[in-house]
Amino acid sequence: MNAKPTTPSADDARKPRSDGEQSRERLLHAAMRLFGQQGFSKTSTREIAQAAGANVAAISYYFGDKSGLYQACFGFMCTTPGGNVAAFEQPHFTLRESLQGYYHQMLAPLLQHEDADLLLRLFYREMLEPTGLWQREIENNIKPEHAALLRVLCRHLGTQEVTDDLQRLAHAIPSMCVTLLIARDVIAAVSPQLVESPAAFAVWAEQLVDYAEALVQVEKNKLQQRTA
Amino acid sequence: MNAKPTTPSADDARKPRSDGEQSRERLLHAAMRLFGQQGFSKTSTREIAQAAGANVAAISYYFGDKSGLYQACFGFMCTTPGGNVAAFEQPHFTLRESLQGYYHQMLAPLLQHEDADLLLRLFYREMLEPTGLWQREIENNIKPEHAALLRVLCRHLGTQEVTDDLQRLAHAIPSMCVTLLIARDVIAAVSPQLVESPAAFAVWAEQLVDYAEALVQVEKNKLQQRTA
DNA sequence: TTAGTTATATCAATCGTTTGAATTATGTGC
DNA sequence: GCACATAATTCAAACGATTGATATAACTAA
Repeated sequence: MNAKPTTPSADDARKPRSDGEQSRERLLHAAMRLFGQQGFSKTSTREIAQAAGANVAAISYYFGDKSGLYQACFGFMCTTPGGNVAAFEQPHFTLRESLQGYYHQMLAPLLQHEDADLLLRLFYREMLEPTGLWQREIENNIKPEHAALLRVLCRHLGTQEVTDDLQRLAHAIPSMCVTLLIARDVIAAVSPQLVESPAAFAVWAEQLVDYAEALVQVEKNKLQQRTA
Repeated sequence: MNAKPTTPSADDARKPRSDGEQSRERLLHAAMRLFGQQGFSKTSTREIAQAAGANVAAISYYFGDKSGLYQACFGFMCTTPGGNVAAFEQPHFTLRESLQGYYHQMLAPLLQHEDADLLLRLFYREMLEPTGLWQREIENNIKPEHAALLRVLCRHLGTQEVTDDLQRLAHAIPSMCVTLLIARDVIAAVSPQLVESPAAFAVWAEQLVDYAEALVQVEKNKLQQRTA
């Protein structure tokens, strides 16, 4: 009762039962789905337990409390902390290659997992209802990615000075992709064919690369105009 | 008990008490703030009443129930249903003028109201936790705006065929602005100076117009390349 | 009075969490 | 291989707190 084996792996001499992890994973998956579908507050612990085919008490047993289960869900998709940067920041990459890597890395979960949209909803919901996890995500992932993108842009723009214009560019580039993830419902309602198949997202990625290239070109022209 | 004057203004012959409307407005304002700050579920009717300096029963008296109060909040900012289109779709507008009008109209509430960010949070929260109001909002406002933007783009691109590429363009243009509204916290955490003052948003608008123009140019080039 | 408005008190329902016993798998001595 | 002890897990039930809603009565202005 006192022991809450959130990770019952190596701290005890006795081996945990094999069927325990199954309930844990079922709970995690069900919670991920329900939290993603209807949010944190509107999802009750009983609903999660029932969907997972487990008992309500199993939640506090494996995750401490409802909040702990939510954090476990949130941490489930934050698997690659800094590995994403490598997808687009390489010394030999052309600008286009970097942009391709950037968008592919952002859209990747959408093509892999089946419940990717739920994960993304869960992810971006944190933006509106910050529970602290989001601030940590900003520090650990978003800030490094932003800085890396800035470095890439500086290199191809031939400048070292990070102006506000450049900062805005580094925000505008992911923004086109972020909206594709967040406001997928809106796009689906207005233009269903644009988001209905995995192949459709590949087309998006390609077009966004064209767009991002154009945005960089705008700043390049600005810089040349200033030095002239 | 039977009479629920959700709008006790002009439908009754008897004049209402002068302090009645005050309670209604205080409730509406307090609810708007609290719903925006912490969402629907996490905000209790007692909390709203206390913040408004009113009584709990006044909520059911004026708005029927908590949901009615929420709908009243949501409808408070959807004041101009189709008037937004006129801000950017004018026959004599150049492309740049249309884009300027488009972004200004999107960023306008951010410069006017003091609680604009709360309204926006309330607005975009609906995106993640759809209660039906959002679907109506899509039908009434977003779809017409999207269609109008498509018409403007078609005119300046000299085409009549609405391709998927064009659809994506019409989504990418607002996306840069939407992220500025939704993910304001993220931008504030990474680059605070970009969102800390109202003047900063004016600079954003200008730069986004440049960017949107560049995106349109990309599609223009594509079209010319196809016809050639 | 009469209708509009507010305050008090309370309802049933649901919430997250905990309890303690029952159940099951695992390790150990034989 | 077998029986026992022990830890790991599951379960039904219940707890206290809070929720939205309302019935009722008191109060206020016309």
